[in-house]
Amino acid sequence: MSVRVRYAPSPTGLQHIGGVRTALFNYFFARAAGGSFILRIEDTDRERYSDESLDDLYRTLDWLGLSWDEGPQVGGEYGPYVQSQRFELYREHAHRLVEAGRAYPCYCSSERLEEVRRKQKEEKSSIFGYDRHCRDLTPEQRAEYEDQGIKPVIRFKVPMEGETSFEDVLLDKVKRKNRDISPDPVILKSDGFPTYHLANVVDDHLMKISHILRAQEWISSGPLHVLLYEAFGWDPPVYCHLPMVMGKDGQKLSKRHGSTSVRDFRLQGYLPEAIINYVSLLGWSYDDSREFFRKEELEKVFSLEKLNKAPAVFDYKKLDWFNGNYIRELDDDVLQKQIRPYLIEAGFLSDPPTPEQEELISEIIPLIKERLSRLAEVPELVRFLFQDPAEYDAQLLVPKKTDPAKTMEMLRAVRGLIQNFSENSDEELEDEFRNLAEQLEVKLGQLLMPLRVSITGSKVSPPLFGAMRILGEQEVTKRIDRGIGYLERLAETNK
RNA sequence: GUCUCCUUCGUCUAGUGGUUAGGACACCGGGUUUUCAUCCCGGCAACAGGGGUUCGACUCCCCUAGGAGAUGCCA
Repeated sequence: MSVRVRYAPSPTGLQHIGGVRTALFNYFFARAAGGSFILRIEDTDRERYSDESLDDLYRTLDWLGLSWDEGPQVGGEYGPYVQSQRFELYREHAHRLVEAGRAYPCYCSSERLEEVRRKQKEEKSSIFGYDRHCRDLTPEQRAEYEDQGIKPVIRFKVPMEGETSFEDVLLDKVKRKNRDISPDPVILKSDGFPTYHLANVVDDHLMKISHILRAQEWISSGPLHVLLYEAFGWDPPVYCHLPMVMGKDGQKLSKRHGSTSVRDFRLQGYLPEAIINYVSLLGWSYDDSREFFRKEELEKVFSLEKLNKAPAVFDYKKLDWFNGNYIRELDDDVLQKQIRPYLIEAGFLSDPPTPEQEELISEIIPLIKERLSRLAEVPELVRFLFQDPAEYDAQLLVPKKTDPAKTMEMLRAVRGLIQNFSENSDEELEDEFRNLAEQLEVKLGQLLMPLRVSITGSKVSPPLFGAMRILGEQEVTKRIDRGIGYLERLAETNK
Protein backbone atom coordinates (compact mmCIF):
# COMPACT_ATOMS: atom_id res chain seq x y z
CA MET A 1 0.00 0.00 0.00
CA SER A 2 1.45 3.30 -0.99
CA VAL A 3 1.56 6.03 1.61
CA ARG A 4 -0.73 8.96 0.95
CA VAL A 5 -1.01 11.56 3.67
CA ARG A 6 -2.46 15.00 3.81
CA TYR A 7 -2.21 18.28 5.61
CA ALA A 8 -5.69 19.75 5.76
CA PRO A 9 -5.70 23.19 7.34
CA SER A 10 -8.65 25.50 7.49
CA PRO A 11 -7.93 29.05 6.36
CA THR A 12 -9.45 30.74 9.38
CA GLY A 13 -6.36 32.31 10.86
CA LEU A 14 -2.63 32.56 10.64
CA GLN A 15 -0.72 29.32 10.39
CA HIS A 16 0.00 28.15 13.88
CA ILE A 17 3.20 26.49 14.99
CA GLY A 18 1.21 23.45 16.06
CA GLY A 19 -0.37 23.16 12.65
CA VAL A 20 2.99 23.44 11.03
CA ARG A 21 4.30 20.63 13.19
CA THR A 22 1.48 18.45 11.88
CA ALA A 23 2.26 19.51 8.32
CA LEU A 24 5.93 18.74 8.79
CA PHE A 25 5.36 15.29 10.23
CA ASN A 26 2.97 14.39 7.44
CA TYR A 27 5.41 15.71 4.87
CA PHE A 28 8.40 13.88 6.33
CA PHE A 29 6.45 10.69 6.73
CA ALA A 30 5.39 10.81 3.09
CA ARG A 31 8.89 11.58 1.86
CA ALA A 32 10.55 8.93 4.01
CA ALA A 33 8.07 6.34 2.75
CA GLY A 34 8.32 7.44 -0.86
CA GLY A 35 4.63 8.33 -0.72
CA SER A 36 2.56 11.36 -1.56
CA PHE A 37 1.98 14.48 0.46
CA ILE A 38 -1.34 16.09 -0.28
CA LEU A 39 -2.57 19.54 0.62
CA ARG A 40 -6.27 20.03 1.10
CA ILE A 41 -7.97 23.26 2.02
CA GLU A 42 -10.77 22.78 4.51
CA ASP A 43 -12.67 25.97 3.94
CA THR A 44 -16.08 24.78 5.00
CA ASP A 45 -16.48 27.38 7.71
CA ARG A 46 -17.52 30.37 5.66
CA GLU A 47 -18.03 32.48 8.76
CA ARG A 48 -14.40 32.40 9.75
CA TYR A 49 -12.83 31.99 6.34
CA SER A 50 -10.48 34.70 5.11
CA ASP A 51 -8.37 35.20 2.01
CA GLU A 52 -5.62 36.51 4.19
CA SER A 53 -5.46 33.18 6.01
CA LEU A 54 -5.21 31.32 2.76
CA ASP A 55 -2.39 33.59 1.59
CA ASP A 56 -0.66 33.05 4.89
CA LEU A 57 -0.94 29.29 4.45
CA TYR A 58 0.73 29.32 1.06
CA ARG A 59 3.33 31.78 2.19
CA THR A 60 4.15 29.67 5.21
CA LEU A 61 4.55 26.44 3.29
CA ASP A 62 6.61 28.23 0.70
CA TRP A 63 8.82 29.80 3.33
CA LEU A 64 9.40 26.44 4.97
CA GLY A 65 10.11 24.87 1.61
CA LEU A 66 7.31 22.35 1.83
CA SER A 67 5.92 21.30 -1.51
CA TRP A 68 2.91 19.12 -2.05
CA ASP A 69 2.43 16.42 -4.64
CA GLU A 70 -1.28 16.98 -4.99
CA GLY A 71 -3.42 19.89 -3.99
CA PRO A 72 -4.39 23.38 -5.01
CA GLN A 73 -2.08 25.06 -7.51
CA VAL A 74 -0.59 21.73 -8.58
CA GLY A 75 -3.73 19.69 -9.09
CA GLY A 76 -3.83 15.91 -9.01
CA GLU A 77 -5.95 12.93 -9.78
CA TYR A 78 -8.35 13.33 -6.89
CA GLY A 79 -9.20 17.01 -7.04
CA PRO A 80 -10.47 19.48 -6.51
CA TYR A 81 -8.49 19.89 -3.31
CA VAL A 82 -10.45 22.80 -1.95
CA GLN A 83 -13.49 21.66 -0.05
CA SER A 84 -15.70 24.56 -1.02
CA GLN A 85 -15.31 23.33 -4.58
CA ARG A 86 -16.54 19.90 -3.55
CA PHE A 87 -19.77 21.25 -2.10
CA GLU A 88 -22.08 18.97 -4.03
CA LEU A 89 -20.14 15.88 -3.07
CA TYR A 90 -20.81 16.30 0.62
CA ARG A 91 -24.47 16.99 0.09
CA GLU A 92 -24.79 13.78 -1.90
CA HIS A 93 -23.00 11.76 0.71
CA ALA A 94 -25.00 13.22 3.56
CA HIS A 95 -28.21 12.37 1.79
CA ARG A 96 -26.98 8.93 1.03
CA LEU A 97 -26.74 8.40 4.78
CA VAL A 98 -30.19 9.84 5.32
CA GLU A 99 -31.63 7.44 2.77
CA ALA A 100 -29.84 4.57 4.43
CA GLY A 101 -31.39 5.57 7.74
CA ARG A 102 -27.97 6.46 9.20
CA ALA A 103 -28.61 10.18 9.37
CA TYR A 104 -31.57 12.50 9.68
CA PRO A 105 -32.58 16.11 9.25
CA CYS A 106 -32.74 18.19 12.40
CA TYR A 107 -34.78 21.36 12.66
CA CYS A 108 -33.72 22.54 16.09
CA SER A 109 -32.80 26.19 16.39
CA SER A 110 -29.45 27.14 17.82
CA GLU A 111 -31.39 28.86 20.61
CA ARG A 112 -32.98 25.59 21.59
CA LEU A 113 -29.64 23.82 21.42
CA GLU A 114 -28.12 26.41 23.67
CA GLU A 115 -30.95 26.06 26.10
CA VAL A 116 -30.49 22.28 26.17
CA ARG A 117 -26.81 22.69 26.92
CA ARG A 118 -27.47 25.30 29.57
CA LYS A 119 -29.92 23.03 31.35
CA GLN A 120 -27.56 20.09 31.22
CA LYS A 121 -24.89 22.16 32.84
CA GLU A 122 -27.22 23.50 35.47
CA GLU A 123 -28.52 20.06 36.38
CA LYS A 124 -25.01 18.64 36.29
CA SER A 125 -26.39 16.08 33.94
CA SER A 126 -24.25 13.10 33.04
CA ILE A 127 -25.43 13.46 29.47
CA PHE A 128 -24.02 16.32 27.49
CA GLY A 129 -24.77 17.46 24.01
CA TYR A 130 -27.69 17.20 21.66
CA ASP A 131 -30.79 15.54 23.09
CA ARG A 132 -31.64 13.79 19.81
CA HIS A 133 -34.88 15.71 19.64
CA CYS A 134 -35.30 15.22 15.89
CA ARG A 135 -33.95 11.69 15.66
CA ASP A 136 -37.32 10.02 15.44
CA LEU A 137 -39.53 12.65 13.90
CA THR A 138 -42.47 11.34 11.94
CA PRO A 139 -42.78 12.26 8.27
CA GLU A 140 -45.68 14.51 9.25
CA GLN A 141 -43.63 16.39 11.80
CA ARG A 142 -40.86 16.83 9.28
CA ALA A 143 -43.26 18.14 6.71
CA GLU A 144 -44.52 20.61 9.25
CA TYR A 145 -41.04 21.96 9.95
CA GLU A 146 -40.34 22.09 6.25
CA ASP A 147 -43.50 24.10 5.76
CA GLN A 148 -42.25 26.58 8.30
CA GLY A 149 -39.32 27.10 5.98
CA ILE A 150 -36.73 25.85 8.45
CA LYS A 151 -33.54 24.81 6.81
CA PRO A 152 -32.50 21.62 8.54
CA VAL A 153 -29.04 20.36 9.33
CA ILE A 154 -28.23 16.71 8.80
CA ARG A 155 -27.21 14.80 11.89
CA PHE A 156 -25.46 11.46 11.98
CA LYS A 157 -27.26 8.74 13.91
CA VAL A 158 -24.74 7.52 16.46
CA PRO A 159 -25.70 4.08 17.76
CA MET A 160 -26.83 4.13 21.38
CA GLU A 161 -25.48 0.67 22.12
CA GLY A 162 -22.15 -1.03 21.63
CA GLU A 163 -18.72 0.45 21.32
CA THR A 164 -16.42 1.64 18.59
CA SER A 165 -12.66 1.48 18.47
CA PHE A 166 -9.80 2.26 16.16
CA GLU A 167 -6.19 1.22 15.97
CA ASP A 168 -3.69 3.99 16.44
CA VAL A 169 -0.07 3.56 15.43
CA LEU A 170 1.05 5.39 18.54
CA LEU A 171 -1.70 4.70 21.05
CA ASP A 172 -2.65 1.18 20.00
CA LYS A 173 -6.34 0.52 20.44
CA VAL A 174 -8.59 3.42 21.40
CA LYS A 175 -12.03 2.26 22.53
CA ARG A 176 -15.17 4.17 23.25
CA LYS A 177 -18.70 3.23 24.14
CA ASN A 178 -21.07 4.52 21.51
CA ARG A 179 -23.20 6.22 24.12
CA ASP A 180 -20.17 8.34 25.06
CA ILE A 181 -19.68 9.54 21.54
CA SER A 182 -21.01 12.98 20.77
CA PRO A 183 -24.76 12.39 20.38
CA ASP A 184 -25.72 12.70 16.74
CA PRO A 185 -23.33 15.39 15.57
CA VAL A 186 -24.16 17.64 12.65
CA ILE A 187 -22.54 16.47 9.44
CA LEU A 188 -24.16 18.91 7.06
CA LYS A 189 -24.85 22.46 8.17
CA SER A 190 -27.96 24.37 7.26
CA ASP A 191 -26.00 26.33 4.67
CA GLY A 192 -25.31 23.06 2.91
CA PHE A 193 -21.63 22.96 3.84
CA PRO A 194 -20.32 19.87 5.57
CA THR A 195 -18.80 19.91 9.03
CA TYR A 196 -15.28 18.67 9.51
CA HIS A 197 -16.45 15.17 10.39
CA LEU A 198 -18.23 14.51 7.13
CA ALA A 199 -15.83 16.38 4.89
CA ASN A 200 -12.70 14.77 6.19
CA VAL A 201 -14.12 11.27 6.03
CA VAL A 202 -15.50 11.69 2.52
CA ASP A 203 -12.36 13.35 1.23
CA ASP A 204 -9.89 11.07 2.90
CA HIS A 205 -11.65 8.10 1.41
CA LEU A 206 -12.07 9.59 -2.04
CA MET A 207 -8.50 10.83 -2.07
CA LYS A 208 -7.27 7.42 -0.99
CA ILE A 209 -5.52 8.73 2.09
CA SER A 210 -3.64 5.88 3.74
CA HIS A 211 -2.59 7.42 7.04
CA ILE A 212 -4.01 10.19 9.12
CA LEU A 213 -1.42 11.99 11.20
CA ARG A 214 -3.17 14.64 13.24
CA ALA A 215 -2.94 16.14 16.71
CA GLN A 216 -4.27 14.31 19.73
CA GLU A 217 -7.02 16.85 20.17
CA TRP A 218 -8.78 14.76 17.51
CA ILE A 219 -8.69 11.51 19.41
CA SER A 220 -12.15 11.88 20.77
CA SER A 221 -13.70 12.24 17.34
CA GLY A 222 -11.85 9.18 16.09
CA PRO A 223 -14.60 6.69 16.93
CA LEU A 224 -17.18 8.96 15.34
CA HIS A 225 -15.18 9.01 12.14
CA VAL A 226 -14.85 5.24 12.21
CA LEU A 227 -18.62 5.02 12.53
CA LEU A 228 -18.97 7.24 9.49
CA TYR A 229 -16.62 5.05 7.48
CA GLU A 230 -18.70 2.05 8.48
CA ALA A 231 -21.94 3.75 7.53
CA PHE A 232 -20.53 4.43 4.08
CA GLY A 233 -19.19 0.90 3.83
CA TRP A 234 -15.58 2.07 3.67
CA ASP A 235 -12.41 1.03 5.45
CA PRO A 236 -10.91 3.70 7.65
CA PRO A 237 -7.28 4.73 7.10
CA VAL A 238 -4.51 4.13 9.60
CA TYR A 239 -4.59 6.63 12.43
CA CYS A 240 -1.71 8.22 14.25
CA HIS A 241 -2.53 10.90 16.78
CA LEU A 242 0.42 13.17 17.41
CA PRO A 243 1.22 14.61 20.82
CA MET A 244 0.11 18.19 21.23
CA VAL A 245 2.25 21.27 21.56
CA MET A 246 1.72 23.14 24.81
CA GLY A 247 2.72 26.44 26.35
CA LYS A 248 4.86 26.76 29.43
CA ASP A 249 1.85 26.34 31.71
CA GLY A 250 0.90 23.05 30.13
CA GLN A 251 -2.11 24.47 28.36
CA LYS A 252 -2.60 24.33 24.63
CA LEU A 253 -0.11 26.72 23.05
CA SER A 254 -1.72 30.09 22.43
CA LYS A 255 -0.90 33.74 21.91
CA ARG A 256 -0.51 34.49 25.56
CA HIS A 257 2.51 32.20 25.65
CA GLY A 258 4.23 34.34 23.02
CA SER A 259 4.33 34.13 19.28
CA THR A 260 2.48 31.18 17.86
CA SER A 261 1.99 32.09 14.23
CA VAL A 262 4.68 31.24 11.78
CA ARG A 263 4.39 34.74 10.40
CA ASP A 264 5.42 36.19 13.74
CA PHE A 265 8.42 33.93 13.90
CA ARG A 266 9.40 34.89 10.39
CA LEU A 267 9.08 38.58 11.19
CA GLN A 268 11.19 38.24 14.28
CA GLY A 269 13.93 36.76 12.20
CA TYR A 270 13.75 33.07 12.83
CA LEU A 271 15.10 31.03 9.96
CA PRO A 272 12.99 28.27 8.44
CA GLU A 273 15.85 25.86 9.11
CA ALA A 274 15.60 26.56 12.83
CA ILE A 275 11.83 26.33 12.96
CA ILE A 276 11.84 23.06 11.07
CA ASN A 277 14.61 21.61 13.19
CA TYR A 278 13.18 22.66 16.52
CA VAL A 279 9.57 21.85 15.78
CA SER A 280 10.50 18.42 14.46
CA LEU A 281 11.95 17.62 17.84
CA LEU A 282 8.65 18.32 19.56
CA GLY A 283 7.25 14.86 20.05
CA TRP A 284 9.83 13.17 17.91
CA SER A 285 13.47 12.30 18.34
CA TYR A 286 16.10 10.47 16.39
CA ASP A 287 18.34 9.01 19.05
CA ASP A 288 20.03 9.91 22.30
CA SER A 289 22.38 12.51 20.93
CA ARG A 290 21.72 13.88 17.50
CA GLU A 291 19.60 17.00 17.34
CA PHE A 292 20.65 18.96 14.30
CA PHE A 293 18.58 18.06 11.29
CA ARG A 294 17.95 19.86 8.07
CA LYS A 295 14.78 19.35 6.12
CA GLU A 296 16.44 17.07 3.59
CA GLU A 297 17.72 14.83 6.34
CA LEU A 298 14.36 14.59 8.06
CA GLU A 299 12.86 13.58 4.74
CA LYS A 300 14.99 10.46 4.96
CA VAL A 301 15.16 9.77 8.63
CA PHE A 302 11.71 10.51 10.01
CA SER A 303 9.73 7.59 11.35
CA LEU A 304 6.56 7.05 13.33
CA GLU A 305 8.33 4.64 15.66
CA LYS A 306 10.29 7.45 17.27
CA LEU A 307 7.22 9.48 18.08
CA ASN A 308 6.50 10.37 21.66
CA LYS A 309 3.11 10.05 23.30
CA ALA A 310 3.28 12.83 25.84
CA PRO A 311 2.57 16.44 24.94
CA ALA A 312 5.57 18.73 24.50
CA VAL A 313 6.06 22.20 25.90
CA PHE A 314 7.25 24.76 23.39
CA ASP A 315 10.55 26.23 24.63
CA TYR A 316 11.27 29.61 23.08
CA LYS A 317 14.79 29.66 24.48
CA LYS A 318 15.76 26.46 22.81
CA LEU A 319 14.35 27.74 19.55
CA ASP A 320 16.56 30.82 19.97
CA TRP A 321 19.53 28.58 20.48
CA PHE A 322 18.78 26.65 17.30
CA ASN A 323 18.22 29.88 15.44
CA GLY A 324 21.52 31.36 16.59
CA ASN A 325 23.26 28.25 15.37
CA TYR A 326 21.67 28.44 11.95
CA ILE A 327 22.37 32.15 11.67
CA ARG A 328 26.04 31.50 12.33
CA GLU A 329 26.03 28.89 9.60
CA LEU A 330 24.72 31.33 7.03
CA ASP A 331 27.12 32.66 4.42
CA ASP A 332 27.86 36.33 4.99
CA ASP A 333 26.22 37.46 1.80
CA VAL A 334 23.09 35.51 2.61
CA LEU A 335 22.96 36.97 6.09
CA GLN A 336 23.45 40.40 4.59
CA LYS A 337 20.41 39.91 2.43
CA GLN A 338 18.43 38.67 5.40
CA ILE A 339 19.14 41.56 7.75
CA ARG A 340 18.63 44.24 5.12
CA PRO A 341 14.88 44.61 5.69
CA TYR A 342 15.37 45.01 9.42
CA LEU A 343 17.84 47.84 8.92
CA ILE A 344 15.58 49.49 6.40
CA GLU A 345 12.66 49.26 8.75
CA ALA A 346 14.70 50.79 11.53
CA GLY A 347 15.38 53.71 9.21
CA PHE A 348 19.10 53.04 9.08
CA LEU A 349 19.13 52.36 5.37
CA SER A 350 17.28 53.79 2.43
CA ASP A 351 14.95 51.54 0.50
CA PRO A 352 16.54 50.21 -1.55
CA PRO A 353 19.95 50.72 0.06
CA THR A 354 22.65 52.56 -1.83
CA PRO A 355 25.77 50.70 -2.92
CA GLU A 356 27.65 52.49 -0.14
CA GLN A 357 25.14 51.24 2.37
CA GLU A 358 25.43 47.70 1.05
CA GLU A 359 29.17 47.96 1.47
CA LEU A 360 28.57 49.11 5.01
CA ILE A 361 26.33 46.16 5.90
CA SER A 362 28.83 43.74 4.54
CA GLU A 363 31.36 45.21 6.96
CA ILE A 364 28.89 44.92 9.79
CA ILE A 365 28.18 41.24 9.28
CA PRO A 366 31.31 39.79 10.87
CA LEU A 367 30.80 42.06 13.85
CA ILE A 368 27.34 40.78 14.69
CA LYS A 369 27.09 37.31 13.26
CA GLU A 370 27.83 35.41 16.41
CA ARG A 371 25.85 37.79 18.54
CA LEU A 372 22.48 37.11 17.00
CA SER A 373 19.77 34.72 17.98
CA ARG A 374 17.08 36.52 15.99
CA LEU A 375 17.52 38.77 12.98
CA ALA A 376 15.25 41.39 14.49
CA GLU A 377 17.95 42.00 17.09
CA VAL A 378 20.19 43.55 14.47
CA PRO A 379 19.06 47.19 14.65
CA GLU A 380 19.68 47.46 18.37
CA LEU A 381 23.08 45.85 18.04
CA VAL A 382 24.28 48.32 15.44
CA ARG A 383 22.23 51.40 16.28
CA PHE A 384 25.37 53.31 17.36
CA LEU A 385 26.75 52.98 13.85
CA PHE A 386 23.82 54.92 12.42
CA GLN A 387 22.87 57.18 15.29
CA ASP A 388 25.20 59.10 17.52
CA PRO A 389 24.52 57.90 21.07
CA ALA A 390 24.66 61.34 22.58
CA GLU A 391 22.64 60.52 25.64
CA TYR A 392 24.11 58.02 28.02
CA ASP A 393 24.98 57.79 31.67
CA ALA A 394 28.47 59.27 32.07
CA GLN A 395 29.08 56.87 34.92
CA LEU A 396 29.25 54.08 32.38
CA LEU A 397 32.49 55.57 31.10
CA VAL A 398 34.27 54.85 34.33
CA PRO A 399 35.52 51.28 34.55
CA LYS A 400 35.39 49.36 37.80
CA LYS A 401 38.15 50.01 40.33
CA THR A 402 38.99 53.38 38.92
CA ASP A 403 37.69 56.95 38.99
CA PRO A 404 36.68 59.74 36.61
CA ALA A 405 40.05 61.43 36.79
CA LYS A 406 41.91 58.29 35.90
CA THR A 407 39.40 57.48 33.22
CA MET A 408 39.90 60.90 31.71
CA GLU A 409 43.60 60.27 31.58
CA MET A 410 42.99 56.99 29.80
CA LEU A 411 40.58 58.43 27.30
CA ARG A 412 42.90 61.32 26.48
CA ALA A 413 45.72 58.91 25.89
CA VAL A 414 43.45 56.80 23.73
CA ARG A 415 42.51 59.85 21.71
CA GLY A 416 46.15 60.37 20.92
CA LEU A 417 46.53 56.79 19.86
CA ILE A 418 43.82 56.66 17.27
CA GLN A 419 45.30 59.02 14.74
CA ASN A 420 45.14 57.19 11.42
CA PHE A 421 44.07 54.03 13.20
CA SER A 422 42.27 52.72 10.12
CA GLU A 423 45.60 51.98 8.49
CA ASN A 424 46.38 49.42 11.16
CA SER A 425 45.08 45.92 11.49
CA ASP A 426 43.13 44.79 14.53
CA GLU A 427 46.25 43.00 15.74
CA GLU A 428 48.43 46.07 15.42
CA LEU A 429 45.83 48.21 17.12
CA GLU A 430 45.53 45.76 19.92
CA ASP A 431 49.28 45.78 20.43
CA GLU A 432 49.31 49.54 20.66
CA PHE A 433 46.45 49.59 23.13
CA ARG A 434 48.12 46.88 25.14
CA ASN A 435 51.27 48.94 25.40
CA LEU A 436 49.31 51.97 26.42
CA ALA A 437 47.44 49.99 29.04
CA GLU A 438 50.74 48.84 30.46
CA GLN A 439 52.03 52.42 30.64
CA LEU A 440 48.89 53.53 32.43
CA GLU A 441 48.99 50.48 34.64
CA VAL A 442 45.49 49.35 33.77
CA LYS A 443 44.16 46.27 32.06
CA LEU A 444 43.35 46.32 28.39
CA GLY A 445 39.69 45.80 29.17
CA GLN A 446 39.69 48.80 31.49
CA LEU A 447 41.37 50.97 28.92
CA LEU A 448 38.94 50.01 26.23
CA MET A 449 35.78 50.49 28.29
CA PRO A 450 35.66 54.28 28.24
CA LEU A 451 36.37 54.17 24.55
CA ARG A 452 33.61 51.64 24.04
CA VAL A 453 31.09 53.67 25.96
CA SER A 454 32.09 56.90 24.24
CA ILE A 455 31.54 55.32 20.87
CA THR A 456 28.56 53.09 21.49
CA GLY A 457 26.88 54.59 24.53
CA SER A 458 26.86 51.14 26.09
CA LYS A 459 29.13 48.79 27.97
CA VAL A 460 28.08 46.02 25.64
CA SER A 461 28.95 46.23 21.98
CA PRO A 462 30.35 44.45 18.97
CA PRO A 463 34.15 44.40 18.65
CA LEU A 464 35.42 47.93 18.95
CA PHE A 465 38.12 48.20 16.34
CA GLY A 466 35.83 46.97 13.61
CA ALA A 467 33.12 49.34 14.71
CA MET A 468 35.53 52.28 14.79
CA ARG A 469 36.72 51.51 11.31
CA ILE A 470 33.16 51.70 10.08
CA LEU A 471 32.55 55.02 11.82
CA GLY A 472 35.77 56.59 10.63
CA GLU A 473 38.36 58.62 12.46
CA GLN A 474 36.48 61.87 12.46
CA GLU A 475 33.35 60.46 14.04
CA VAL A 476 35.32 58.40 16.53
CA THR A 477 37.31 61.44 17.62
CA LYS A 478 34.17 63.46 18.01
CA ARG A 479 32.61 60.86 20.27
CA ILE A 480 35.77 60.49 22.31
CA ASP A 481 35.89 64.23 22.83
CA ARG A 482 32.36 64.19 24.08
CA GLY A 483 33.25 61.38 26.43
CA ILE A 484 36.12 63.41 27.76
CA GLY A 485 33.75 66.31 28.23
CA TYR A 486 31.38 64.15 30.22
CA LEU A 487 34.23 62.96 32.37
CA GLU A 488 35.39 66.49 33.07
CA ARG A 489 31.98 67.35 34.35
CA LEU A 490 31.82 64.17 36.35
CA ALA A 491 35.20 64.85 37.92
CA GLU A 492 34.00 68.37 38.83
CA THR A 493 30.87 67.18 40.62
CA ASN A 494 32.85 64.50 42.42
CA LYS A 495 35.16 67.07 44.00
C1' G B 1 -19.92 16.43 35.23
C1' U B 2 -18.74 12.55 31.47
C1' C B 3 -15.41 10.30 28.13
C1' U B 4 -10.47 9.73 26.08
C1' C B 5 -5.28 10.32 26.19
C1' C B 6 -0.80 11.29 28.87
C1' U B 7 3.12 11.06 33.22
C1' U B 8 12.01 10.26 33.09
C1' C B 9 16.01 16.54 35.28
C1' G B 10 12.64 23.46 35.09
C1' U B 11 12.06 22.28 29.39
C1' C B 12 12.88 18.85 24.88
C1' U B 13 14.23 13.89 25.19
C1' A B 14 17.35 8.70 25.19
C1' G B 15 16.02 4.38 27.55
C1' U B 16 11.91 -1.54 25.43
C1' G B 17 13.79 -6.30 32.95
C1' G B 18 20.07 -5.98 35.26
C1' U B 19 22.85 1.51 33.15
C1' U B 20 27.08 5.40 38.11
C1' A B 21 19.48 6.60 34.33
C1' G B 22 22.68 9.33 28.76
C1' G B 23 22.32 13.93 25.69
C1' A B 24 20.50 18.99 24.60
C1' C B 25 18.34 23.87 26.13
C1' A B 26 17.99 26.83 30.41
C1' C B 27 20.51 27.90 34.91
C1' C B 28 25.14 28.24 38.00
C1' G B 29 30.57 28.18 38.22
C1' G B 30 35.43 28.38 35.60
C1' G B 31 38.64 29.23 31.18
C1' U B 32 39.71 31.87 26.35
C1' U B 33 38.53 36.98 24.93
C1' U B 34 38.78 44.39 24.21
C1' U B 35 32.81 44.34 26.67
C1' C B 36 28.99 41.14 25.08
C1' A B 37 28.55 36.93 22.23
C1' U B 38 30.92 32.64 20.25
C1' C B 39 34.00 28.64 21.85
C1' C B 40 35.96 25.13 25.72
C1' C B 41 35.62 22.81 30.65
C1' G B 42 32.77 21.70 34.99
C1' G B 43 28.29 21.65 38.11
C1' C B 44 23.10 21.45 39.58
C1' A B 45 18.96 18.53 38.35
C1' A B 46 14.43 13.35 36.86
C1' C B 47 12.01 7.85 36.63
C1' A B 48 4.39 11.33 40.20
C1' G B 49 2.69 7.96 44.48
C1' G B 50 1.11 3.07 46.07
C1' G B 51 0.49 -1.93 45.21
C1' G B 52 1.66 -6.25 42.53
C1' U B 53 4.55 -9.74 38.68
C1' U B 54 9.82 -11.08 38.89
C1' C B 55 15.93 -13.34 41.48
C1' G B 56 15.69 -8.24 39.73
C1' A B 57 11.77 -3.07 37.78
C1' C B 58 12.21 3.61 34.83
C1' U B 59 10.94 -0.49 31.76
C1' C B 60 5.22 -5.36 32.45
C1' C B 61 0.07 -5.22 35.17
C1' C B 62 -3.47 -2.72 38.54
C1' C B 63 -5.00 1.40 41.53
C1' U B 64 -4.53 6.51 43.06
C1' A B 65 -3.07 11.34 42.10
C1' G B 66 -1.95 15.06 38.72
C1' G B 67 -2.11 17.14 33.78
C1' A B 68 -4.30 17.69 29.06
C1' G B 69 -7.96 17.21 25.26
C1' A B 70 -12.95 16.51 23.69
C1' U B 71 -17.87 17.32 24.93
C1' G B 72 -20.16 23.37 18.63
C1' C B 73 -24.43 24.28 12.36
C1' C B 74 -15.05 25.59 14.51
C1' A B 75 -11.64 22.84 12.48
